[in-house]
Amino acid sequence: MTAVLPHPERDEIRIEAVLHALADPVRLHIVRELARTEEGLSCGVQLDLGISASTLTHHVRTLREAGVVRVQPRGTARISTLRREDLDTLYPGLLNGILAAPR
Amino acid sequence: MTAVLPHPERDEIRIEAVLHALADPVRLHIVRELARTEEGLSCGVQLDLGISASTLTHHVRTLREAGVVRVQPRGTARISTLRREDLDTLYPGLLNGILAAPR
DNA sequence: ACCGTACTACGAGATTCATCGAAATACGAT
DNA sequence: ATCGTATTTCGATGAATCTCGTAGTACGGT
Repeated sequence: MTAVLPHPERDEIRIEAVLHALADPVRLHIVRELARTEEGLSCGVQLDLGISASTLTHHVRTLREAGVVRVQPRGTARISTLRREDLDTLYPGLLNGILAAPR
Repeated sequence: MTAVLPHPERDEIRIEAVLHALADPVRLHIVRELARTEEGLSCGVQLDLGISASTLTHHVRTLREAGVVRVQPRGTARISTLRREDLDTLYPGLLNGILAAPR
């Protein structure tokens, strides 16, 4: 199950990077959508975000490098999943609080 | 209890602005310190942040306009307090999660 | 082998933002 | 009134970053 793309270990995740990653509207939207699935999403295929492919890559990388999502290749696609357990352990309540935000 | 400086009402607080406000190291440090007091702090006097006064003003304004802190004049000082109740109501767990973050 | 799809890498442009110093304002104390 | 402290405002500067298009890579299917 080794990731091809570099991910921070749980103890390498920094709260500042997480907050910065979540502070962008596009990325927050991605996280909200990921929170609705267990299996993860190919953001480029399954989400219509109104941005270019290269911009999406940038955002997903920001989320991945911050430790918010885990990205796994499946065929030509990249499946992103929320790192719920890691985030809930490090920052209990944070994710739920954000997801509870009124639309 | 009307504030002299403009503050967003609870229902005007946007999660994106809150996250953006919290995503800066200086501002996060301020919030952490404020979380340790009930009465609030004059950030300029009681915190040594290693930044200029004008930069501090900028950060406190960002926190205030995002709805993270309430700022009240007391003499020549400005006392900042965390808007705990508002934030906990809007985003239950978010603040605690952030404050629980390992150093 | 070829094609199409999904994504990434690499600049580049435009905007945002953190920072500062200097000047100005507000208030309390003398 | 004057002074000192705390803070704000303004303008500038440099860094970060959001965005894109183009070109390239990777993989599955025909």
